[in-house]
Amino acid sequence: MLDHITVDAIPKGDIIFNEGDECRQMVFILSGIVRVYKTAESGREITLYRLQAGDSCILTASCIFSQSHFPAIAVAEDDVEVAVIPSLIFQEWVNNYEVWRNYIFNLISEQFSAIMAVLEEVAFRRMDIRVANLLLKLSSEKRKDLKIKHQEIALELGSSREVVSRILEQFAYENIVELKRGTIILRDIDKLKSKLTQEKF
Amino acid sequence: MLDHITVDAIPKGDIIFNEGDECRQMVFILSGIVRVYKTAESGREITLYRLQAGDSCILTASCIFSQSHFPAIAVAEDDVEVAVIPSLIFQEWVNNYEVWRNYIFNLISEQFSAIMAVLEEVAFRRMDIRVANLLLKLSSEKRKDLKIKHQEIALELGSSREVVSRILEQFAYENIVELKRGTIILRDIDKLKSKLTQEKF
DNA sequence: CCATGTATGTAACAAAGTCACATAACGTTA
DNA sequence: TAACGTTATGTGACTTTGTTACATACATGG
Repeated sequence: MLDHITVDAIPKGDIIFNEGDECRQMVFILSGIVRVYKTAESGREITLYRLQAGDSCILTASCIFSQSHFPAIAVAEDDVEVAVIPSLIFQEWVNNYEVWRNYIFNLISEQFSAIMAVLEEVAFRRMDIRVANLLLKLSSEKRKDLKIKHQEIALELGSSREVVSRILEQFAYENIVELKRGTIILRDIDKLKSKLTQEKF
Repeated sequence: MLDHITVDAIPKGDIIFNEGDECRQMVFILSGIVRVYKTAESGREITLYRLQAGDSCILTASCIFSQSHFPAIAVAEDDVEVAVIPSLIFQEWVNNYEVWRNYIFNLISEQFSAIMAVLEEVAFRRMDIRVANLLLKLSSEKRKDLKIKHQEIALELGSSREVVSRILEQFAYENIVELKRGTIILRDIDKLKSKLTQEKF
């Protein structure tokens, strides 16, 4: 089996798959983070999901099995190490080994539900709630100061920088956060959490 | 094989799978149309895709393979006939027969790309363009009068009735359509098509 | 300390979503 | 066919989101 596997190092920022690519090979993440996202001509972007060690991109698999084109962009967010398998070999393995099938089917449903969650958010949720939600996801017990730019939040959520700035400004006014250049300090996590369940205003 | 298959008739309007359902069985459409969509608490809805004869819902399959819950609603848009297969049998077949696997993988990538297209639209496209697009999809060579309500368009696209009415009113003002109660008559298909490529206004 | 890039702020406007109704078309029954 | 209730569509005021075109403030290397 190992004969067919190549290990490859991808530097931070490199594009692994681009919109419209044919997928000649299946890629498994060994280390690092890969962000899979969609872009608009306007320059807006929206993140679909992230892949990490042990993951593999189901869009690639789907693209291999149906000989269609990759419908998004996958970029190395850190330096990334991947195991690469030619698509024919991969297809053979999936055909012959149940372990592989289970692995793939699990990935499918995980990433499917991630995309569904994004879709639901974009279609139905208000932007301030989505920003609040993202800030909470990024926060941890220890670190309350998030090193992130307004622009990055906008690209994550499929919105624009001005909108995100406006919302953060409002959060700052409500003493929920404190804004510094390149940093958002969370001052009142509970108030931030309460945003999530707000029906209206 | 046929021992395990049951044929079932589902009357128009019945819900086949509901949000959160466990999927104990795989369902194959024999006739009729099934609409798969998401809802918000606000009452807004958005259609993900439709299934017809020969199709099967990949959300169901994904839900079976990962023992998760059905993340949308599937409703019979007409009277629908389905073949029903218990999920364990289905899993066994997919495991043992390559034909089944190919069938499933093809469904996966088709429906994946359908959902991706919806996501892209919702995230990035303007509403008037999406309405124009829908009208064009619904039109055919012969019939230029579409029997559809503004509300139905809104539920299709994940918007609200007022927004759709406003846009249609604008289209009517531009002599692209003529509006009757329950009907939209397409008067200028070319002008409608030109909307699709409009950058701004 | 200055220059330059880059992150953020601002203001005005357009597009989209919400709310609370008003009106108008249709079908049914009297 | 007149009156009625039902349902589709219209309206206006207001909020939220996205866009454009800037202005300002901060940070860093020279």
